[in-house]
Amino acid sequence: MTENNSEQRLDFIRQMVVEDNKSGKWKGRVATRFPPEPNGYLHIGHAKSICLNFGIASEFGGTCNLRFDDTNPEKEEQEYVDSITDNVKWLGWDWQDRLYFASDYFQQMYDFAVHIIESGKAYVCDQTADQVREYRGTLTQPGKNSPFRNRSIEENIDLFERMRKGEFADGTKTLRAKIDMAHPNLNLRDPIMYRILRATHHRTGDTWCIYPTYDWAHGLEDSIEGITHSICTLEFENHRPLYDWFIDQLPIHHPQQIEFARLNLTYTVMSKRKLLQLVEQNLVKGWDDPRMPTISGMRRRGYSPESIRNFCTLIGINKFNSTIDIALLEHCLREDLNKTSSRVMAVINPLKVVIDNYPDDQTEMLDAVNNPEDPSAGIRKVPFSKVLYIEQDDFMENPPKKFFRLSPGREVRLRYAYFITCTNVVKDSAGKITELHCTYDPATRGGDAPDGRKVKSTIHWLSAKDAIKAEVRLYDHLFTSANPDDVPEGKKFTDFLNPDSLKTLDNCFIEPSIANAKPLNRFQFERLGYFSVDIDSRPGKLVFNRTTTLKDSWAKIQQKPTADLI
RNA sequence: UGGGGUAUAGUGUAAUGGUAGCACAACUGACUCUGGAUCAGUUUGUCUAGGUUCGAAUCCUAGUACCCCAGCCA
Repeated sequence: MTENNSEQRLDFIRQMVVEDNKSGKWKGRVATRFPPEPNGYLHIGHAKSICLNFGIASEFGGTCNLRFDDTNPEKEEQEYVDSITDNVKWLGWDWQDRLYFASDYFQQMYDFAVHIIESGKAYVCDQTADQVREYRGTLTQPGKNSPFRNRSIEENIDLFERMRKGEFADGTKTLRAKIDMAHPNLNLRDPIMYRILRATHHRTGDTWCIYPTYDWAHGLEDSIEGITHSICTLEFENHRPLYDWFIDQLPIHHPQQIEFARLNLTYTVMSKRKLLQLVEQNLVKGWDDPRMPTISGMRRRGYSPESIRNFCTLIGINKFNSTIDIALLEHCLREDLNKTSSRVMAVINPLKVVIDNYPDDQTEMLDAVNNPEDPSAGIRKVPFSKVLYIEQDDFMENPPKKFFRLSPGREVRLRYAYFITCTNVVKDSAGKITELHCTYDPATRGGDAPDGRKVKSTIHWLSAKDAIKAEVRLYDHLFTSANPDDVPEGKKFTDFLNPDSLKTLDNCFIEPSIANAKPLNRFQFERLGYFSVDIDSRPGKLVFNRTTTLKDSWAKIQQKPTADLI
C-alpha cells in the first residue's frame, strides 16, 4: 500500500535531479546541503528541509553537508549550533565529516569581494541605512544612484581594506554590488555585500568587524562546497537572480538554486521569531517544551524520529503555500508508536474499587501481553489484589445507552484479569463517588469466561498496593486557532494560546513493571494513549508526558448531541 | 500600482494530451480481552470564461484569487 513498486512518484525537485543526471549537467554528481542559521532551535518545518536535502543525497548516491550559515554574530549562539547538530543526528541523518561553517570561508569571501571590486562591479558606499533605504526607491518607483557609486577601483580597494581593519565606525560604510538602481527586482538595486559590525562571533571571535550579507555569502558557500542543487524556501525566489549574478562575476562553480514551499501546520506557529517570543516571554517552558513544534520539543514529548521522517515524505514538496492538518502528523505518530510501544496499564484519574469476595491478603501475578502488534515483545506479570484502581471515566452511575463500561449491576472485564460486577457505590457527603464495591468471578481468571458469556467492555486497572505513583502531563494543541498566523485585526497570535494546552495530574498510578523507566522511554498506556518519560523524571518521582491519545470513538460519541446517547 | 511565484475533494498530494488516483479527515459496517489496532465500504475535486482537439487538470487567450519582495536579517 505504502510502496508503489517501481512507479515512484517524484516531486519536482527529484525530477530535476533525475533530468540533470540524465543530461550529465553535473556529471552525475548530487551534492546538497542543509544550511541553518544558528539563531534558534530547529522545528518540524526544518525537518521537511532536512529530509529533502539528506533524502535526495542518499537516494541519488550523493552527499549532503550540514553547514551553519553563521554570518550574523548578533543573533547567533553556540547553544543553537549544539541543538541543531543534535536534532539532525536524532532524526537519523549523517553528514559524516562534512560539518561546515560559513564563518570558515570569511577570508575566501573577502578575497572574492576584492576580485569583484577590481572588476569594477562593487563599491564602498558611505550612505547611512536611512539614505540607502531612501535611495532604493519603492516597488513602483526606481531608485537613485548613490553619490559614492563612481569611486575609483583604487579608492574602493583602499576603503574596503580599511573597513576590514576597523578604521570606520559600525554602520558608516558598506560594500555594495554595482548592478542597477532601477531594476524592477529590488534585490538587484545595488545590494549590500558587507556591513561593519563589531560583535563577537561565536566562532571567529573578534577577528572580523565586517560581515558578509546573506545574498553575497550564500552562493559562495554553496560554490566552495561544490553544491549542485541548492534547495531553499520560496521567499528566496526573488533572490535567485542575485545568487546567479554574484557567482557569474567570479570564475567559480555555479550551483543551481531551487525553491520549495515551507511547511505550515494547523494549531501551531512555525516562524523562529514567534517561537523565540514564546520562549522569551515564558509562554512555554523553553525551546524543548513538549508543546513546541521544535524537534527538541517533539522529542521530549515522545515523538519518534521515524514518525517525523515518514510525515516528511508523506507531505510532499511543492511551490505554493499550504497548511498541513496536524492530524496527519498525529496519524504518522500513532502509526509508528502502535508498532513499537510496549503496552502497560496506568490509571490517571483513580477510582478505588474493592473486590468484596476476593481474599484479603492475596496477590496473584497475571500474564499481560507487552505488544499485540509484536509477539516477540513477550509477556510480563501484573499483580492483582483485593483493592484496585480503575479510571473514573470507566464508571457511570446512570449510564447513557452507548456507555459500555462499568455501572451498577453491570459486568465488565478487567484486562488480563477477571470479570467483575459492580454491586455498590460509595459516596461522600457531597455526593461524590469515592469507592466502588464489586464481586469477581474466579472462573474468569485471565479474562476468559469458560461459559462463553460476553461482556460489553474491557477496562484497565491497577492493584492499589502495588501501583506506583506518578505525575502525568497531558498536552493539547498550543493554540486554539487552526491558523494562529492569521488573526483578526487588533489581535496578536499569543491571544490564541490554548489555556488548556498543559494539564498536570499528580495523583496518577502506573504498574510496577515500569518503575525504572528512563527519560524518553515510550509506552502505550492501554486505552489512554502514548506516553513517554519526561526528562524531569527522577527515580521515585516519575513524570510522564502524553505524546498523543489513542483514537477514541467513545469521545466522538460523547461530542454528539445527547439524543444519540439516549 | 512594478517585479517574481502559485491555483486539483475539508486538508495535503499524483496524473507531464487518453478512465481524475492516493493519503489524512469525516461517515457506515465487520472484527476485537485496548470504544486501540486491523479489514471492507461511502461522501466530497481540476479557480473562472472562452478557444484548439476525436479527446484538455494538462495546450492557447482573457480574467480572478492568493503568496513573496522596499533589513546594513536569513
